[in-house]
Amino acid sequence: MEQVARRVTIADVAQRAGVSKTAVSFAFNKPDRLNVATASRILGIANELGYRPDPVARMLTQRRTGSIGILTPQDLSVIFTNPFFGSFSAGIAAVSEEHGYGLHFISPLHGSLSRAIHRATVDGVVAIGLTDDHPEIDEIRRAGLPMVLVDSATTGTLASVDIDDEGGARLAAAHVLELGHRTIMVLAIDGPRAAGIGEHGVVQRRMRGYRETLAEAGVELPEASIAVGPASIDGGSEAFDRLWDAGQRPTAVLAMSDAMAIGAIRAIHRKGRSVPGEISVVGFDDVDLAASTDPPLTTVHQPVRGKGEAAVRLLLSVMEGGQTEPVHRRLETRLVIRSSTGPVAAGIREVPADRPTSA
Amino acid sequence: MEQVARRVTIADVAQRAGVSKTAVSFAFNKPDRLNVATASRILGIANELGYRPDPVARMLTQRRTGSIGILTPQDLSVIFTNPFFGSFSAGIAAVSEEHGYGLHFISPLHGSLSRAIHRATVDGVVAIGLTDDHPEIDEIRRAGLPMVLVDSATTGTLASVDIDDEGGARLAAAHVLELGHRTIMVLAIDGPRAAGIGEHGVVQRRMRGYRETLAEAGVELPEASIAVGPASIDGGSEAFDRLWDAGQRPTAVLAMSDAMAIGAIRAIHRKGRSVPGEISVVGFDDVDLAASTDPPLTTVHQPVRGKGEAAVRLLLSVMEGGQTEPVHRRLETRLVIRSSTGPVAAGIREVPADRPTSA
DNA sequence: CCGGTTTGCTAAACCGGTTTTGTCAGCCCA
DNA sequence: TGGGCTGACAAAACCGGTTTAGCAAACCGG
Repeated sequence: MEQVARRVTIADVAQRAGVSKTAVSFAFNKPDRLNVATASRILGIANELGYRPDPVARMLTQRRTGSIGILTPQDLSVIFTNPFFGSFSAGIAAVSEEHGYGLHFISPLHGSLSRAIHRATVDGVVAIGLTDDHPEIDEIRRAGLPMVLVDSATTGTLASVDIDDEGGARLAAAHVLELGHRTIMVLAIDGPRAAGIGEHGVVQRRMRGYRETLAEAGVELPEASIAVGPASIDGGSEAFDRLWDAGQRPTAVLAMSDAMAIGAIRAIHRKGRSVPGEISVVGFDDVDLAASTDPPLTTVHQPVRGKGEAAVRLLLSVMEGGQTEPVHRRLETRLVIRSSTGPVAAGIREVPADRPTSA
Repeated sequence: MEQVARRVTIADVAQRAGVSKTAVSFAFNKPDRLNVATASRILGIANELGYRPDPVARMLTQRRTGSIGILTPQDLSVIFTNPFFGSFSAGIAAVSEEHGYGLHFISPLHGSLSRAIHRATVDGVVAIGLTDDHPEIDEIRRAGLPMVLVDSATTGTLASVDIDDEGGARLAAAHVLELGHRTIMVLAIDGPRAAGIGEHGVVQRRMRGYRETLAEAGVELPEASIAVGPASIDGGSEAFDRLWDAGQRPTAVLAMSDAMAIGAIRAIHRKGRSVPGEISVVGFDDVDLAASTDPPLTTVHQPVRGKGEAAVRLLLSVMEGGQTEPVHRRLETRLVIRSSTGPVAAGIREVPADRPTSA
């Protein structure tokens, strides 16, 4: 075994075969431009030497990397624990793979998203959960990198894929309303930046859906009954506990993600309460496992995987330069009623919305 | 807006600033080697022109990509639907991000893993579920790429991280045995290649654990009561259904992944049977959601996230050249008993193991 | 047998950076 | 006053490929 084992380069092969670098390159990429005997001799020697063209050098000359980036404003270590992201990634992966692209995840590098973006070697990016007012979006745009926005605030100039967040939230709120609930808690998703995700994000749209639907039924949603946390099981538990410990006693909780809903259910169980007997819970996303939770989760369905697929398809089309007007796709949501919601318990029904019950 | 907007290069900046490329490069990387006034003037112009060093060119000269690869022998679109993978990736991401590395997923490109490997621009790779006899391992080794194997057959020459698969499986089997079960079904994970995953993979180790523990109790595990399928919810459902439709009537099923276990529970419920009343189910992995399923899943816990973290730490150490003997780490497993398992129903207890019950 | 085309291959330029080496002016000190 | 240093920058080589331009020999029709 050699000690340092310097990578064998195209020049090594060329020299060993007694030909030029060009010939070696041709042997690999345009074999028809070479005498068939020469070509196979070169290939033989290359193989014998264990030569593999350096992908980086290749990228440089061809001006394409063969991979697409998934951009998230949050650390991957938190994002990956959300089952939603699994399905979404699966959708992205499915059509990327089909078209021969690899997947590169781009997340804040030591806190800086823009640093991460500039280090990333991708042909295009799908950005998830980035609001349009994020400064990094401009950086990408200036870098001329094809991009599509998912779940963000589509103010227009970039292609985007979204779902009907507000409509979905309305369905969720209407559902608990119909079951007689009047004391309602909302578990909102923590934005990438602690305070203020901007006015147009997913969170805002869903919140508006909840709030307006409740308002139309004369039910107020005081700030004190809204908690914010990361979109994970623990995040949901903690958010619920925070509100509970502050004296909130809702009969229904509307969670902005299934993970949070599941966390809330766990927290509720730990308090010795039952779902949906004492407290109803509705989620958002309808992840694969939502049908198998205890109890099976009533939730707003969105085509998570389809969203990933649509995003990549869109991205590919802008990468291929059909540089027409930016396309905006909006996918539908619907309510899936399972067993985590039920009618208000009789004794609680008449409690006014603004006074927490004490049992 | 410019039409073609050619990328602005270091030469453009140099020319515009009336300096050499070297100066521009220094301004970015070694500012102390320049007169402070010159440096800031260059930076100013660079910024004004919207110049960003091309990461690919940078990679080429520095011989490092700044990202690590996750190699899977299966398509990402299937891998990502396994909640196990989410936690595992989160672990990988956590320590990668901490050390400033990006994440690149490498999966079979149009069916060829080795093609994918050669296109990948990474400084090192953690390979999950690759058995040591996989030919691509040799390719990587020959390419001189640092690598650590996770959940594979560690025959030795590469660093590896594994768990005590056999021990975990023994715990699962012993548990159902103790509950009185004698008619047992196994749901095994489908390997990357349809037939024959080699003799040493995860599947084999777990199978051995099941089989030997049962054998020690005098219980046989006929081939007819083993089904193989992808490690997903649907995969579990289908595998169970296949066996059921073939007349198998187990009182307990041992699944090699939580996803499959959940799928099996779904299938069982669809047949109108109860878990654990009529059939007990034990999973493997203990994913985040296992505590929240209906019913909460009895399963073999493994430190999924910790496995990812350990893998990257190991990888970093071999990347940094501490080229000592390959390290092999083995993480522990333990049984977590929740509510998907229970004692055999009275009427069934005496049925011999090799004759399927009929109700 | 001659001009034009094709075949098979090479030299050199290029991709966009980094790094090594070199140049030149100013300064210090004997 | 001149030799050695140092500071500030430039020129050129280099990373490892691809691609363009070109050249010599073989071929080819008339």
